[in-house]
Amino acid sequence: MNPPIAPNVDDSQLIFATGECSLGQVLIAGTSDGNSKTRVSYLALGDDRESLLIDLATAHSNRKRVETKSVFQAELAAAIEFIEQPAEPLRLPVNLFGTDFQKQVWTELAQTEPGETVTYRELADRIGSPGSSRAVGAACGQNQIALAIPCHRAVRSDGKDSGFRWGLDRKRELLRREKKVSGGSVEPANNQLHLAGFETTPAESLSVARTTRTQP
DNA sequence: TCTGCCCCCGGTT
DNA sequence: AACCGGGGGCAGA
Repeated sequence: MNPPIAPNVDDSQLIFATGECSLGQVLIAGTSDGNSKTRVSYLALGDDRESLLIDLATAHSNRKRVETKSVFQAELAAAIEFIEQPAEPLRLPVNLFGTDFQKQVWTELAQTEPGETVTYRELADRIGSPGSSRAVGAACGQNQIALAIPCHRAVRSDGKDSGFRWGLDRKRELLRREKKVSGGSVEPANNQLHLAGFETTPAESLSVARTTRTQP
C-alpha cells in the first residue's frame, strides 16, 4: 500500500494542449523529457476551455503549466479521433499516479474493449479484491486520464446510472458510440437518451495511437 | 416488478 | 472518522 506519488509534489513542468470535439472541449496534459518523449498524465473533457483550465490548475496547483500545441499534437488528435469513432482502444503513453489499488483498477479497466462494459463488482473480483466494489468505484472516480483509462465502461451491476467524472451524459454517449462502432447493436429503445449537441460528426483523420503500455 | 430505504462493504483522506 | 461513480436485502407500493 505504498503512498501515491502525487503529481502535485512533482515540480517538473506540465505541458498541455486543448482541442475541440463533438462532446465538447478536450484537454490533454503531461510531461516531456525534452527528447520528444512524452507521457500523458491528465486527459479531461468539459464544456468549455476555461473550466478545464481551472480544473487543471486545481489538480496541479504546484506545477508550472505550459501550453504548447506541438508536443501533444498526435495524442490530442488520437483522443479526438477516439471520441468521434471509438473503434479500438485509445492507447497513449501514460503516467499513472495513484495507489497500488487504484492502479490495479485502472489497469484492469484498460483491458476492456470498446463496446463492452464491466460492473464495479466484476472489476473488484478481477483484481482479486472481491467485495470492494465501492472502493473500485471510488478509484474510478480518481482516474485522471479519461478515455485512455476507460472508466466510462464501468457500470453498476443493478443497471442504474452511476457517475462519470466528466459528465454522465458523456459517459452514456461514449458507450453508445462504442457499441455502434464495435458492431454491436444500438439499443433503439434507449436512443432518445442522447443529448442534443452530442451528434456524431465526421472523424478528423489521423489515427496516431501509440501502443505503449501503462504503468511507470 | 419496481421503487425507495437501510445497512453493510473496502480503500482513501 | 468521514467520504465514495457500490451491492444486496426487504419492505411497500
